[in-house]
Amino acid sequence: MAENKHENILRAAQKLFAERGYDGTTVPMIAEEAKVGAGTIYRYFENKQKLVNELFRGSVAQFAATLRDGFPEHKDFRDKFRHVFYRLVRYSREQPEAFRFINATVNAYFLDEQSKSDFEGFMDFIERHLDEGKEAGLLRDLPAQAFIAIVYGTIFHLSRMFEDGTLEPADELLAGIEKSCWDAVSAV
Amino acid sequence: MAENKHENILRAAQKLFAERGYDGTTVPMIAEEAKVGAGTIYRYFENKQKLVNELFRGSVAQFAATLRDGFPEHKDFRDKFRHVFYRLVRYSREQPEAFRFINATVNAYFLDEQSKSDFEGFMDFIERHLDEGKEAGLLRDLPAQAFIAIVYGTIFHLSRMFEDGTLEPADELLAGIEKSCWDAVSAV
Amino acid sequence: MAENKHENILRAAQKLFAERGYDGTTVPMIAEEAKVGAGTIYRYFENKQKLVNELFRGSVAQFAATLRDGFPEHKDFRDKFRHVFYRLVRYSREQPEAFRFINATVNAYFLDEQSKSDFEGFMDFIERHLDEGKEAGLLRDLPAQAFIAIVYGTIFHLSRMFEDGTLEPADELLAGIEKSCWDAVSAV
Amino acid sequence: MAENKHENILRAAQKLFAERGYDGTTVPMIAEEAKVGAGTIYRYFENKQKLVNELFRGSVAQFAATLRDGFPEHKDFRDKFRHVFYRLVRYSREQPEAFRFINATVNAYFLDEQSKSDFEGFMDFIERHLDEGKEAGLLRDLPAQAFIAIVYGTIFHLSRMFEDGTLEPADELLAGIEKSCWDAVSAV
DNA sequence: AATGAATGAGTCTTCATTCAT
DNA sequence: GATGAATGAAGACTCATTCAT
Repeated sequence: MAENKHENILRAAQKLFAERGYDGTTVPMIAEEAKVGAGTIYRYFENKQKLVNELFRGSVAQFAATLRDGFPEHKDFRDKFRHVFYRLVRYSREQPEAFRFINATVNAYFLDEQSKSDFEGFMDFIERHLDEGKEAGLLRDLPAQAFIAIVYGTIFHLSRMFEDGTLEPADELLAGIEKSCWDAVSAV
Repeated sequence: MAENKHENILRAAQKLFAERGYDGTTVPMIAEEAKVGAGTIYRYFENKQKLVNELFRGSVAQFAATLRDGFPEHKDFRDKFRHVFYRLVRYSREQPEAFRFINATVNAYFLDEQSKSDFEGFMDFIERHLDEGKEAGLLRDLPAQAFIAIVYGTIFHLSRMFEDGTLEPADELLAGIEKSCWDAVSAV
Repeated sequence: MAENKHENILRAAQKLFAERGYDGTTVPMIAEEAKVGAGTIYRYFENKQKLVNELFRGSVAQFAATLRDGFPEHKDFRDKFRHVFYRLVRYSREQPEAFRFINATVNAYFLDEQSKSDFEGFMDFIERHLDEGKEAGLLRDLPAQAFIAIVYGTIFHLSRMFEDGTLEPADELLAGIEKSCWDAVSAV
Repeated sequence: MAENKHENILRAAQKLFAERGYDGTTVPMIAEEAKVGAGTIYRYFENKQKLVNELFRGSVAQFAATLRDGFPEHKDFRDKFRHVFYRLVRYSREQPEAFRFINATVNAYFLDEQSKSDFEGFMDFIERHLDEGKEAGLLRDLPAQAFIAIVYGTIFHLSRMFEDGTLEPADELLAGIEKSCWDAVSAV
């Protein structure tokens, strides 16, 4: 049983941070969830804050990879938009705890500079993609940030609903919402 | 200066909870921010959890009142939508800490049943309003929850950007986003 | 009962540090000895290291005061020597824990700069006094440090013996040892 | 390199105990200093306390051997005194860590009975030697313990000064101090 | 009513010791 | 024999809560 304790600890922490927040989660809670001794956590992470930052950066990197993977670089903008939308949704559904954790943690006081700049880099990717569409005259005359608010904000809220069962994810529903988002941002 | 300590404590707690979260905020921090003794807080609130719940319900009630106030009951649906959109935005801008606090707290493990059901009641108000529009055939064939995700999610993200200065709130911008949201939900 | 907790904590800490050393003494031990809650210690001292340093400086100051008090400024050197000798002995006997604590702590890794320089200042007082005797040709041609080793070293060891009962302090004995020390340092 | 790990561990422990004290030194610190795995220490010593006691007894034995070695059994008392004095100084200078460790540990709470009695036996050797001089009428009318305080105390303090550079050891200086000590104890 | 000193349960973190490799 | 990863008991320190003033 080649257990990867480092990984187990991160997973356990992610779950608990998503559920209870950073300060509401104790190290022994993480240890129990990860099925390791409390002291073991300190073999892998200098302290709780380093742990949460490493977890954050890892989650953001994974998130970014999900978006970039299979990006239709040479298709038209409509396809790119659809790709990003569905990948965001996919990540929020496949890694609901990671997604929730990232969003709850973005502005947290315990994030270090590295973590903050990693996340900004990720957001820049989305922003650049939207700017491209704007330059092509396909999007409305609004700042890229506004598009992010619409698309990312929508998906963020959607994922909450999927998680607590308020809404059932279904292909048709997602297609409808994707269409809504596109209509919200595309030039008339 | 007949200060209202009860009110001061709630305001101080809201500010700190919005900044650092519930568990990251200590009772002495709240006391200092409210300029009262730590013991005084326990004259007004049974304990920290009762305090956060009372604060949550008060914030939600105020939020709901903001939406209901001046609601154009007898105008057409487009006006009602516009009213809700702008009131949401207004609340998020006038009470950014309350708005941030509510959103960060909605699914928190320390909320009691009363608080959860109060918030649901509030969401129901928005949902009923949207259902009305759906029945009138003005909205797309999507569940009301999807519309909430789009409108509320967008505004939530927007308010984050306004708060951290990523985006400047301007009438024109808000009008554009309101239009986007309407286009996202209205039947084609 | 106007308890002085600050004082009680220092006294308790001194006793335990003298018996078990700094690292061998736990904060709860100090709390129990001082009959206060463990948390109370942190109302009075920032942390354990600040506590030990404050205690050290206080002990050194008291020690220095004992020496300086009644110093026969205008008598001859032999009287001054006798005064210092007896005051060193008196302090070591009246405050055996303080004396032992000071000597065990002088070179400790946890002493801060302030504490170190305070102790040096104290030693300088003794050194200056000895230099005076040397200049007057009353002492042998040895560095003042050597005299300190002889006098202070002797008294330090003596106090250990008084403490553990190996030797009974008696006026006659002390007079004999004082004579020995004088003979050890005085010019022939 | 058939290293003697047992020896290496003791040496490492001695160095660290001398610098930081028993409780301020961790087993992993010793392991690192001794260049062995932490677990290896437990192959050679039952636990940390057994280790420190074994080290103490070894150091005392070595110290005693240094004194006894070359003892001028058949010379006169003055020569014997000189021998003991110089051997004490030599040991303190050649094994400063051992010397410091012994002196810091003599009254420690973690010493077991065996260690305490070993040390007493060592002190008895010095005491007997002094008693002999007393019976011969060469020493003052003071208890042997007082002589020990003077001689041992002086050398102990001296070694501290040599270690921290306050005083430079030089043959002339040592000769002067030996003379001082002899004058302090010898009958007038 | 208001305070803040006092408390001890509960945090994060360390470290003596064990044990699988 | 040797190692160092793993552990959990224990240490330093914090904080929600109480209570004498």
